[in-house]
Amino acid sequence: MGLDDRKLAVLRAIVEDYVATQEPVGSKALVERHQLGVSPATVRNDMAVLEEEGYIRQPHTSAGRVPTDRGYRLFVDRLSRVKPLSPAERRAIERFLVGAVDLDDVVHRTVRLLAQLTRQVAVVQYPSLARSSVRHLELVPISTTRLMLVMIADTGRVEQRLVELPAPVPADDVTDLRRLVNEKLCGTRLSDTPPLVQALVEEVRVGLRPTMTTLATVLLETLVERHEERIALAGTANLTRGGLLDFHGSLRPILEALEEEVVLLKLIGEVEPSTTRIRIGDENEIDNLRGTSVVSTGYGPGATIVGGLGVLGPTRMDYPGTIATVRAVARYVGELLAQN
Amino acid sequence: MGLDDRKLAVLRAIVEDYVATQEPVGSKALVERHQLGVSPATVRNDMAVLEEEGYIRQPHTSAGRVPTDRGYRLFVDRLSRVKPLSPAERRAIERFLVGAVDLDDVVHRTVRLLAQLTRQVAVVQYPSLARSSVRHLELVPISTTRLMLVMIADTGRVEQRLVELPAPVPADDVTDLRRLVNEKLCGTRLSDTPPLVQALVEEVRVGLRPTMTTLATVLLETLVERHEERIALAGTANLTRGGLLDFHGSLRPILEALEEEVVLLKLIGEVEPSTTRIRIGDENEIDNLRGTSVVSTGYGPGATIVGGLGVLGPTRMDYPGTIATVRAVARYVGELLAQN
DNA sequence: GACTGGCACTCGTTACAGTCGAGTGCCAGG
DNA sequence: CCTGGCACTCGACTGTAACGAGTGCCAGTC
Repeated sequence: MGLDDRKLAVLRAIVEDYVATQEPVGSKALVERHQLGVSPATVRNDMAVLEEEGYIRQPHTSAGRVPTDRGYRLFVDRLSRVKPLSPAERRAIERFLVGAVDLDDVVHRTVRLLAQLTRQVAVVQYPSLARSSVRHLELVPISTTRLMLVMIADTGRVEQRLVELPAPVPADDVTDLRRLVNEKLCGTRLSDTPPLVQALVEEVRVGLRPTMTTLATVLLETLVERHEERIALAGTANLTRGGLLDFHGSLRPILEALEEEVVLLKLIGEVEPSTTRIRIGDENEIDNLRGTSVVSTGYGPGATIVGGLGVLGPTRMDYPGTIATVRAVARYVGELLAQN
Repeated sequence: MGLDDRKLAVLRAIVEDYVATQEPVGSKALVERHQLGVSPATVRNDMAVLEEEGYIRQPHTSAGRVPTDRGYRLFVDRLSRVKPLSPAERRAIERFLVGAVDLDDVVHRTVRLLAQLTRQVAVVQYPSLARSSVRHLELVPISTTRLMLVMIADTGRVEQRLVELPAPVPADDVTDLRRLVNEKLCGTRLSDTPPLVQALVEEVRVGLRPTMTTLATVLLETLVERHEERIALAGTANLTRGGLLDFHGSLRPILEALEEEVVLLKLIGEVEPSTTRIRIGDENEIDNLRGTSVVSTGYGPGATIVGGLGVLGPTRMDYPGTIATVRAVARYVGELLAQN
């Protein structure tokens, strides 16, 4: 049951070699490449134990060992230090993110950067509306019965929505409405707005009630219910590295999963403060993605978190390096947001 | 040189069978499945001619024939009628597109619909800014030295951009600026704005010149230079149908190409009025995409075209069906836009 | 002159047998 | 508790043979 230090060292060596070579690793090769100070036979005994405990397995009888999901988990939790970033990576991050011109730009640059550095699939969530506050609401008359509602959040996100009014509304009334909604909603967290929006209808003179009601409906829909969350994705081509050896042959289910926003959100959206979440293989809740690992974390200005980002790759991935990169990118993005 | 009717019929039969079965088609199988009224031997002679002319080829000596890019081209140009849509498809299109709530929504629904109907990779360009007119410009003060510039185009597109001002600007001046830019720019085609924007600087009193200059720069950048064009993509999972038999083995180059906005734009952005453009295999200008075929067309309200959409798939695709679907979807989207 | 049936030939696919070697488990001895 | 040695397993690779789909060509027929 107890794994002594050497057995752990053996497991670490197996993980490292397997990640590097992508081939099952045997006892002989192990002692050659690592200074374990014991013979292959001893290593074999340790391996037998590790296998019994479920940390490694043999693809077939006469092959070397391969880490299991459980093995990776142990490796990540107890056997690896987070690698410091190389200066080159550090520079790449800085270079990539300066000159971003608006939120869209920041998100796009970030997701590409992440994909490039980790050589895996990268996912970045736009700052969550639920975690943002209203900075400004704008009502732009398009015609007498149509308004464009534009909402600007403190995180830089801008959402817009066309509103079909039940009756023509004169320009002055639009001005009034604009002042009212801004007065009541500016500065409030979006997650707190629903009751306030409901209340707005009462605040308005009777003639404007129907208009305000439609407006309120759209506000609620836009801000709370509908495509509330947005996601950017990059690096799907990286799935084809390792020539389909990872992902046992078919990219299909993975590509399918990556097309579902809901799935992506689930992957990186559920963030707790300052943790890096690592899901390995079967630990993933999404069936299509068992067989992959996901490293995700939250980002935001200062200590608050406004969204998540992360990468997805084969379970056989360089965890220490990936974790370091994901964290570093999240930190930089946070700083960038803080500047606005 | 001259291909008589029967040889054309043979070519058509080969294309149809190959598209359906994905296997090289032999002379015997051909006469069995199609009423050609001649014997396999005769068909073989015709095949020999077709091969000599470069319309079909043999993967290896003892295999059946497979159409070449040139063969598909002839098939598309002269041997196929555009299939009428099935009622089910027609219904699917209608059902999918009603209830779209804003432009983002329309584009996303469209791209998914196209991917689903054609079972291929779908690409939809947002209405091109260059082909849109300014409907409204909004300047929203964020702080004394920061404005949010929001542009609403007549096609429904909304672009925003943060503007860092060189000096604090009082609210009244913002109002003036807003009135001025709207007065001068509303209704103009975006492609015609650059000189007008330049001229704006002169229109303003000296104290506001620096502010107006920055604003003008940002306007030009946002409206003309930068991410002017946007693209939506869906259905990449469909690349894995046919188990990598299409795309001779590697999805890599294709996925890479699909991540480049520039490439996608090139694919579907170059639209002439009411043509459906079909690029087969080597006809593609993008190296990574030789080996695929692209069917694209323009869409827009009425007869004008504001953007392109299309699908990408294996050269071995159902051209008549795909063409019909792409056209139908483009038409529906155009109608939808016309309603706004 | 165009079509057809027949036939020899090609060549990829499949099946099978045999060899090789990496890697293991186990055991006896230090 | 570790080690060297040894028998064993089993996938990967190689070579051979049989199979069969499909062809090209030719002589014969309408």
